[in-house]
Amino acid sequence: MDYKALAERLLPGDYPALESYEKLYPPRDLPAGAEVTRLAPSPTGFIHLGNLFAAIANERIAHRSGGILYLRIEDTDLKRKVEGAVEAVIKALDYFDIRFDEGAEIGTDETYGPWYQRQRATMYRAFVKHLIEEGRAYPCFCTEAELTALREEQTARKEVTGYYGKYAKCRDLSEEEIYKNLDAGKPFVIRLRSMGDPAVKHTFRDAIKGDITVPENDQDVVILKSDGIPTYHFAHAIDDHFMRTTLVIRGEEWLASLPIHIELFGALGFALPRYGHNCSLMKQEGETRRKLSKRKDPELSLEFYRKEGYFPRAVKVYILTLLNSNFEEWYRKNPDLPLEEFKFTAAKMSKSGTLFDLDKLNDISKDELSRLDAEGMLSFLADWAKEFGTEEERGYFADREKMLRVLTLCMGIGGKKRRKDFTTASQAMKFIRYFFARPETYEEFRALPYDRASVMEHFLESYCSADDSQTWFEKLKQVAERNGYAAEMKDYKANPEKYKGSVADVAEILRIATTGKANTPDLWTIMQILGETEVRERIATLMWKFSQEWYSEIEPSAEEMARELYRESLGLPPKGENK
RNA sequence: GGCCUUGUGGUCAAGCGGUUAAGACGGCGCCCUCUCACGGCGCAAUCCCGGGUUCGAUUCCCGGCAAGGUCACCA
Repeated sequence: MDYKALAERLLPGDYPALESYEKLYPPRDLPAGAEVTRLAPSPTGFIHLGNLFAAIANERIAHRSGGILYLRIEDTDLKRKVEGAVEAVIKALDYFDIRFDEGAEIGTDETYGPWYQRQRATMYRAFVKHLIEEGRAYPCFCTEAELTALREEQTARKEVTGYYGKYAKCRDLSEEEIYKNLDAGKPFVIRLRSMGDPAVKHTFRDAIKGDITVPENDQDVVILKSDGIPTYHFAHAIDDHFMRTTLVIRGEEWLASLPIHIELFGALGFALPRYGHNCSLMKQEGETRRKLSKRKDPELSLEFYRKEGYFPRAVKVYILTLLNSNFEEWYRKNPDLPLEEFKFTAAKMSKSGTLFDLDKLNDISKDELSRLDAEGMLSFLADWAKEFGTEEERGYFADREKMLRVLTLCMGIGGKKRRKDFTTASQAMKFIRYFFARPETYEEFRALPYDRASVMEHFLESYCSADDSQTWFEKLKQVAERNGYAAEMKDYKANPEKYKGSVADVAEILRIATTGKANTPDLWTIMQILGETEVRERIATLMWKFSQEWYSEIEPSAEEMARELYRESLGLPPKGENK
C-alpha cells in the first residue's frame, strides 16, 4: 500500500518537517538533576483536594530541584471547557503558594508553548501524518454503534474488550476499501497500529511505586479523533516530549494506560519521561472507600476550604504530611524553617490510597493558626470576612484596636501557652462574637443553680473595672463565700459536701451572664475589653429577665418591681427621680 | 471478568530477617486549672489469611483473600 499517498489523502497539505520541532523546542538548559514537571488539567475549572495533592507534589519536586513547573491546558475535549476556568485554577493554586514558571496565562516564557492543546493541532497532525506514512497508523471508519456492538460481543464472550488484533476491523482494510470509504465521505479516526503483545511484560521503574510490571500494549488506540484533534494519549506524548518534561507525576488512574504511552513514545522515536503515579485520595463511604470524585464530592472542592476559612498553610502542611511520610517529623523538629527547605522526594510518597482525615487537618489548623500573631490573625480574618463573612462580622473590624485586644486574648498571646480554640476563620468569627454583640440566648443559664441572681447581685455590688485581675478574683471569692460556695478549690475538693459548689461555679454564672457561653478565655480580661458599663448592662439585663420570670410566676403584676431592680443594679436612680 | 496496584492499631504511618512493632490524629482516663482551650502523664487498640524458606518471619518466596484503579473518538 502506498502509505505516503494515503497520508496525503487523510491529512492533505504541507506540514513542517518533524526535525523543525526538535529545533523549535530544544532540550532545556537546566542544571543537572533539575526536574521539569507540569500540571495538565482539563479546563473544567474544578480543582479538588486530589488535584492539590498532585499540584503540591509537582511543585515541590520541580522547585526543590531547581527545575520548572508549567501549566498546560488539556482542552482536547470541547465538552469540558468552562469559561474562566484557567484563571480559576491559577487563583486557587496561588492561594496555596503554588506558582508556575511557565504556562497558560502565566505570561512569562513562551518558548515551549502554546500551552493550550487546541493551539497545537498542526504539530500533532504533522506527527500523525508521519505515522501514517510509516504504516504505524491507519484510518478507522467504524461507527460508534459498531464499536459498542463489538464491546458487547467481547464482554459476552468474556474476552478483553477493545480494538485490537482480529477485532481491529479497519486495521487491514485494503487500499481500495479505504479510498471507497473516503470517497463516500465517511468520517474516520486515526488509530495506532499496535505492535505489542500483552503476554510480554516489562519491568518499569515508577518514581513513586518502585518496580512495576507492565504488559505491552496491543490496543489500536485512537490517536486522532474525527474532529482532527488528538486524544489525550497522543497529545501527552507529543507535549511532554517537546515541553521537555522530565518527570510526569500523575494520578494512579493513569497507570492502566501506561502501556499505551510507552508504545506511543516508542513509535514517535521519543525517549520516555520518568513517571510517578501517586495514590488517589479516598473517601469513606459506608463500608467501602472510593476515590474522590469531582461529581460526587463537592465538599472536597478547594472552594469548600476557602469558604470555611481554613488557613491555607494548614491545608498545605496537612497535604505535605500525607504526601511525604517523613515530613511530619521534620516539621516537628523544624517548626520555624520555611516549608521549602524540606527535602521532598517522590520516593517517599505513599503507595497506597489515603483516606482523607478531617480530624488531622483540624488539628494542624489549630496549630498553624495558634502560631500567628494578633496582626496576622486579624488580617487573615479580615480577608476571609470580606469575602465570606456576614455584614455583622465585617463590622467587627471597624474597631481595629479592640479587635487586636480580642485576638490577643483569644489566642492566648502573652500567656504561657497559646490557646487553640478554633480551626477556621468562620469558627473564629463565631467564637469572638460575644465581644461585639450581646448573646441572644441564655439556654445554658437556665440550667444554673437557683441562687444565680444573688451571685450576680453581689458581684455587681463589688465590681470595679479598675481592679486588677488579682483583686477582681479576690472579690469573686468573697461573692462565693457569701453564697455558700468554696472560695478555694482545694477546700471544695477536700470537702465537697460542705459547699454548694466552688468559685468555679460562681465564675460560670458570671461567665454565661456576660458572654452567653460556658467556656471562654479569661473572664477578667473579657470584662476589661467589654468595659464596665457593658458588663453591668449585660448582667443586669439577665437579672431582670429572670427576675421577671420569677415574679410573674408568683406575682404576675410584679414586672414593675423587676424593672426597678434592674435600674438599681445598673446604678441608675429609681424611676421618677430621673432628671 | 482481564490487566495493574496496594494490604502494619479507627485514621496517617515508621520499621523491611531477631524490636517491649516508633510517632502523629482520634478515643478513654488522670493531672494542671475560675470554665474552656493549651500543656503534661498514662491507657486501650495493629503486622489480611494459609503454606513454605529459615534457628527465627511483620519483613523473603508461593498461593489465596480483600480493597482500589482501569478497560471511550473523557482527560
